[in-house]
Parts: sequence; structure tokens; C-alpha cells
Amino acid sequence: MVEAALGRREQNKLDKRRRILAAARTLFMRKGFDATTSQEIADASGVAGGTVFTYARTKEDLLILVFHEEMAALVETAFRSSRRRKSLLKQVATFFDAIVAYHEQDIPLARVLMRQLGYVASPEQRGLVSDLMGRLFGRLEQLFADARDRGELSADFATAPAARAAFAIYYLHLGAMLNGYIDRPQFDRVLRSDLEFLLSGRRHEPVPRDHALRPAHKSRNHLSDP
Amino acid sequence: MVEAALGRREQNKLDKRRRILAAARTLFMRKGFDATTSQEIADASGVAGGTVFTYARTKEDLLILVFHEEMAALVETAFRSSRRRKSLLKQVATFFDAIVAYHEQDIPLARVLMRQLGYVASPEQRGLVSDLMGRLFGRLEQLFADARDRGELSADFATAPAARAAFAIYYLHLGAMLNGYIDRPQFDRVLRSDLEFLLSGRRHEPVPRDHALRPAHKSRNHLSDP
Amino acid sequence: MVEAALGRREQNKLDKRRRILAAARTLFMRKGFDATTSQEIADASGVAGGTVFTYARTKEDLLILVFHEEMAALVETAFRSSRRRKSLLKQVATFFDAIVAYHEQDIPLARVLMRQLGYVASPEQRGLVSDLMGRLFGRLEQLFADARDRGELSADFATAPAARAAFAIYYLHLGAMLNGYIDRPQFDRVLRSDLEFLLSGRRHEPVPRDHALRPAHKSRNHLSDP
Amino acid sequence: MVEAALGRREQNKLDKRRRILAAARTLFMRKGFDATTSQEIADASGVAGGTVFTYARTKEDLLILVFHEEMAALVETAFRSSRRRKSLLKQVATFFDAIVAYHEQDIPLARVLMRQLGYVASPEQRGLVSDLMGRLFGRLEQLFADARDRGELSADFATAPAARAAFAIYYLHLGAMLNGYIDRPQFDRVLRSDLEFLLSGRRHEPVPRDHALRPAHKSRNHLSDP
DNA sequence: GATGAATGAGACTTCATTCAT
DNA sequence: GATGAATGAAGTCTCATTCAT
Repeated sequence: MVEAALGRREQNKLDKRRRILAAARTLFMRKGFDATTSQEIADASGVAGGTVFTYARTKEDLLILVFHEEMAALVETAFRSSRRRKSLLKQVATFFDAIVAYHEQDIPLARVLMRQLGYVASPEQRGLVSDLMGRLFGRLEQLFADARDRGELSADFATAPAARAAFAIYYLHLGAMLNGYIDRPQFDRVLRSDLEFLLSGRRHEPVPRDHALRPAHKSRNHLSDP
Repeated sequence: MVEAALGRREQNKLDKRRRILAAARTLFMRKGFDATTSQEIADASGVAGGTVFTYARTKEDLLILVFHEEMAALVETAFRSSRRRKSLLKQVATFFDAIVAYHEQDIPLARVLMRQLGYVASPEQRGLVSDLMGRLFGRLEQLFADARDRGELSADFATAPAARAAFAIYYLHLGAMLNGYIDRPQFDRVLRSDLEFLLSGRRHEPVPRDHALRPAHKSRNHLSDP
Repeated sequence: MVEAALGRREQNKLDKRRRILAAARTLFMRKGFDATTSQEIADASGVAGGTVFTYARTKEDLLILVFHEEMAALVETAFRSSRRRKSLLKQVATFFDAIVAYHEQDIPLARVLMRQLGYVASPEQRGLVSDLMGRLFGRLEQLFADARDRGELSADFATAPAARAAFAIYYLHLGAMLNGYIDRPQFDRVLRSDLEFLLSGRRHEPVPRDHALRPAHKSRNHLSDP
Repeated sequence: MVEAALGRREQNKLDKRRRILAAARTLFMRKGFDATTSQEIADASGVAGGTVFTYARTKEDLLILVFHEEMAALVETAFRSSRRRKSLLKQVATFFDAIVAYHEQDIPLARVLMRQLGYVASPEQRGLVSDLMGRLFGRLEQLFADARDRGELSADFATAPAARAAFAIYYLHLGAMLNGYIDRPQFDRVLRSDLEFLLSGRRHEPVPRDHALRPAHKSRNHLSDP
């Protein structure tokens, strides 16, 4: 109760942090990461230049900090969207579609993010990235677990490796797209194909009640390379 | 003797490209990519500063150039090693083991490589990276194709998606290791688990000729997260 | 026990100045002056960042503060050591030897000290430096005065200029050594030579009572430059 | 002959060097060392920012470079001035007067110079400082040698230690003045006193042919500390 | 082809110090 | 007295790359 109300100093500090992060987000999106100077962020936040660096050790920390939050929310949005679909395959595809749609709004920034997330320096950053990956894998895994629970996958289906594999495939192709090896339609096609491959032979037929005779010639993903 | 020197000078002239690449390789390995200046490469090659850039448009090109060669050879070595193993799973694991063993010799450089390969700028680089990936996917796919041909996989097994998925999984975990999220033993474990998952339910029993006793406990990937 | 802790806390409170100075000394010696941040000193002292500056106006003050004490003691030690020697020349040489031996323990710090002592900003510092120089000149002068009193120097020997000259010579060569122009053996040699020159022709023969046979070959300082 | 005319490139380079040094000299004098930015020097020289640093590794190198030249000339001027005086003592005093007069024109710069000359980092700087000191000692020594040759000093007078000692004394008091421990009149007084002490008892009376009565109460430098 | 002098962008961060609490 | 969050100045130098010779 005594601690219920934060001291004015505390309050002030929290407020500053919020302003700095908000300014960073806006500027990163408007001008890109590299083109944004730390001084601009400070100015836009109404703090002195040095103050920015009491809230984030480096400019990169700021990037991670800002986007951890954003991406965490995005993961939830993607998860909710995906649940509207019926089949697991469509769910997973929808999940990644939501994320890629976000990245597509600002390709250069997405490239920067991918680069930073995949090349982490400070422990702070590492923690945030870990957390983000944990959430992402968690939600993905949940999609698989739900599918298993509703009988679309066998009872002993390994959800964790599946989530990792699905993400790995998504990530590989995302990188290919962001680096200009493939375009968006190709990305969509190959991602769907590869996810389909991943699940092929594992989905039960939609439980055709009585006689599920041999699954015979089940999945035939004759995928050609993009 | 005078002629010998001339011969050597001639030789030198022809050698220039080789010397530049060799110097770059050595310095990149010794000091790291960023810490190596183009001037140092020039000095070590016995050429003037500007000359380096007649052989590679940028310093990054030099990196790609040097390691394209090295990695291309590595892919072949890895491929040959992998064929000595009997089962597909072991082959794929061995394939990646060979590559990761190479990276492990110089972790910081591996980080730089991963960063550059995944963040390509010039068309030259793109071409080399594409070529490298093509070789890598090709060899991986061949492992799957061979397995299919010898009956370890079904006749309609999609080798290309499998190769991509396997690499995606490898790449994801490699990044996790290079960034310090997991250590080498964890890497080995999770890579193997996830590859096992990828193939689970797709391998035919080693064709025990007549009676395929209960497939019973086939997939047992109770993988726990690392 | 609870009280013991309180006692310690009390003690701590009273101790603050001492702790800050001790931490500063240790850190200056371990990491050098520039590489030591005021925050590190605060942390090592168990006080808040700002507190350091209630005990010393600036970081340099801290340096002077710490070493004034140390050097003042050193001057006394050097003085006592020097008195054990018989001749004035040896006494003066011993005096400086003691001081240089101290500096030699930490050359980089000695450089910093020399730099700061010779480039003073605040009045506090000036006072301390003046005091230190006063002590130093005082002790040096005493050596000369004693020599005069015991008849090694003439009765009208000017002790103050002699002390200043001796120190000036010492200081010049110390700087040469600290800056790498000469090494320690050269320093020793040239310091001794120049002190000898300073006193040449001024020392009475050790008062050979009655017949001062040929003063003949008294000063023979054919000193060659180091 | 072939090499008589420098290539245009060479010429250009030399010219740039001259312009950069000239600009640096002017700006250092006008605004002081610290207040002058390297960019200003570049602008004033009509070269790009980075070009400055192909002629001097650091801004400090520039300082040393500029003033080596200036001081070297100053030493010669001081030497010529001093020779106009008759007695050795006056010559030496005049020598230092000339140098101190130069420093007095720009005290802050003199402080900076003293600081840098006494705290040398790079080998380039060391070389220049060594050269400068060599010239200075050389000229001082010459004053002593000439005095010896004309009979004002005994034939076996050690000129090198004398030169070093004289400079050491000058330098000590210069520092005292530049740091505000003494003012200019005090400086003059104490410098003269101490130089007088240094030579006391060494000068032959201006050779008063026949009756050189005991030099009795020759030098009585009852100098009180400033 | 080779040379090597010249370019020029460039913004991060550090950290001693202050002062409201 | 102590705290510790906030300040804000400050400017160097590196180095990949180019291009006239």
C-alpha cells in the first residue's frame, strides 16, 4: 500500500522510458534504423542526448526493445487469426502470413530486424530475443497441440520439433524473400509447399467415421523448386 | 638469378588474384572480418591499396569469394563423408556435422559469414550465394533421393522440400549456437531430434523382406526442448 | 550481532572518505586514471555516484588527494634513507632513487601523475601540489644544509637554489625516462653525472684537518651524453 | 636530373602538406589547440576532412609538427640574440628570455605545448621532440663551450651537464609560471638567481691579469622560495 | 592493369558533474 | 549528507572506395 503509488521520480522515469521508446518506434519506421540518429530520438522524446543511453545501452538495444513488444503482440494477433482456420495446415500458413504481412509494410526495417535478431550481442538483447522466440514457438506448438487434440494429428505427434521445423522453414524463406532471391508469390508458394511436406503423412484423414481403409496414396507433394 | 627474379615477378603478376584471396582468407581468420582493413590485405598481397578492388568490388565480395570456394569444397567433403553412413538419418546428420565442424574452428568468422550470407547486397554476391545454396541443396537432395531409390523412403517422397526443411532446421539451430543460445552438445541433440522428427513415419522399415512385424513403436520423438 | 552490524554501518558512514580514497587509489593503480570512472570508484566504495563529489570536487582532485598523501610519506622515507649515506652526493642520489623506485612500480600512473602535477587546474590541487613541493624542496634543502653544517659545503653555500636545481635535474630526466627517451640505467647514469656536476668544485675535501694536499683532480665530470 | 623535377603528384602532395600545416598553425594560435577542430583545419586547407590525417596521424601530431619547426627556428633566434651579450650568465639568461618571450605571446598554447612535449605518445612525435631537444641542448652547450674557450670557464668545464642543468632549471620555473605558481617577475628573478648559482664559483674572474684577490664573498644567492 | 593519394561521411557514446529529492 | 537520474558536449578518426595518372 505504501508502495502502491510510485514516487514521482519513479513515475518520471517510467514516463521517460515510454516516450523514448515511442519516439524510437516512430522514427525507425519513418526513416529506417540507420537513418535515425540517437539524437533525433532524444529530441523527439524531450530528453537530453545522453539520457537515451540510460534506458538502452545502444541504439540496437532500442531496436530490440521496441520491436520485442511489437512482435510479441504480433505473435498473439497471428495466433488468433490462425485459429479461425479449420485445418492445421491453413492455420500454420495463416500464422506466418500474419507475420510476413507485418514485415512487408517495411521491408528495409524487416531486413534490419532479421539481421539484428540473428546477430545478438548484449545479454539484454539475448533475453528479449529468447523471450520472443519462446512466445512464437509456444503459440506455434499450441496450434499443433490443438490439432493433435482434435484428432487431426496422431496422439503421439511431437509438437515441439514440429513448431521448430515450421518456423525454420518459414524463416529460411523469409530470408530468401527479404534478400531478393524470391518474390512474394514465390515465397507464398514455397512456404505452403514446404509446410505441406512437413505435415504430409501425419494428418489423419478427417476421421471418416467407420472404414478408414489404408491411407493408400496419401500425400503427393511433388513440389518443384521455385 | 636475375631471370629467376623476373620469372618470379611474372609469376607474381599472374598470381595476384590468388595472393589477394589468400591474404584475405588468412587475415579474416586471424583478425576477423571487420578488423581486417583492405589496406592490410593489399599489403599482405604485395599490391597497392586500389588493386584489391580490381579483383573484388567490395570487401564483402572478398569474403564471399574466399568462402564460396571453401564452402563449396566443404559441401563436397560433407557429402562424401555422409555417404559412408548407412541410414538416411545418419547421413544427413553427418553431412551437417561436417559443416558445423568447419564453422566451429572459427566461431566469430562463422558468425560473420552467417551474417553476410544472410544479408546480401551485390549481385555478384547473390550469384555466389545462390550457387553455394544450390550445391548444398543439391547434395542434400541427393541423399534423400538415394534413400528413396534404395527403398528407405517411399517412391513418391518429395526430396526437394525435404532438403530445404533439413537445411532450414540445421540453419536455425546453427544460428542459435553461434549466438550463444545453446552450446554445442545442445545443438547436436536438438538437430538430431528435429531431423529425426522430420523423417519420422516416412522411412520404410529397412525392408525386412517378408513379414513387417508391427510398425508399433515407430516414431518415438519425445523431444524435450533444449 | 545485530548491533555489530549497526556498528559496522556506523563505521561505514564515518569511513566513507577513507573508503572512497582507498577505492580510488586501487582503481587508479589497477586500471589507470583515465580508464577509471567515477562510478566505479563509487561502486567500489559502496556509495552513490554523486557522493564521490562531496569529497572531491573533481576526479583529478581525487588523484591529487590520494597521491599527495602517498608522496608526502614517500618524501619522508626518501629523506630518511638518504641520511644513512655519508657524502652529500650519495645522499641526494639516494633521495631521488627512493622516489623513482616508487614511480617505477607503476609507470603509466607515474606518467599521469607527472602530467597532472605539472598541469594544475583547481586551487585545491594547487595547494596540495605546493605543499608537496614545499616538503620536497625542504627535505632536499636540509640535505644541503646538513652538508654545509658538517663542513662538506662552504659556509655560504646557497641551499635553496641547490635544492631547486637538483630537483629540476631529477625531474627533467624522470620525464625523459617516463616518456621513453632513456631507460632506467641511462636515467641513473645521467642523473648521477648531472648531480655530480652540480656539486663539482663546491665540496670541500672531507676536511683533511691540516694539510689539504693538492686539490688537483677534484672535478672530473667529463660526462658524455647518454 | 631526372628526379630534379618532382612529379605533379609529388608537388601537389607537398603543397597540401604546407597548406595543412599553415592552417593548423594559424588556427591553433587564433583559437587554441582544443578549440580547433580537425575539420576546420581541413576546410582552411582546402582539403577533405580525412586528408588531414594522411599527413599527421592525430591532431596532436599536427601540433608537434607545426611547433617543431617554429621552435627550432626560435632556438636559433634565441641563440643569435644571446651571443650579443658579453658574459655567459647574461647569454644564458638572454637565451631563455627569448624563448619565454615567445611563449608569453600565447600562454594557453604554451601550456598545451608543454603538456604535449612532456607527454609524448607516438614515435613520430618522439622523434621530433628529440630533435628539438637536441638542437636546444646543442645551442646551450655551445654557449658554455664558447665561454670556456674564451677563458670564462675553466678548460675542463663540463658543458653538456651544464646545458642540461640550465635547461632543467629553466623548464622547472617555466612550468611554475605557466601553472600560476609564480608570475613573470618572479620567474625572471628566480631563473636568474638559479642560473647564477649554477655558475657560481666556476667562472674565472674576467682574467684581471695580476692580482685576483680572493673572490671573497662571491655569490650570495639568498634566494627565498617564490 | 596498377597505383596510392584523396575522399568524406558521420553519429555514437561516454562520463564527469549537477541538483532536485 | 546522500542519492542517482539526468545532463550534454563534443569532435575524432577510420577506411572502403574512387580515379587521375
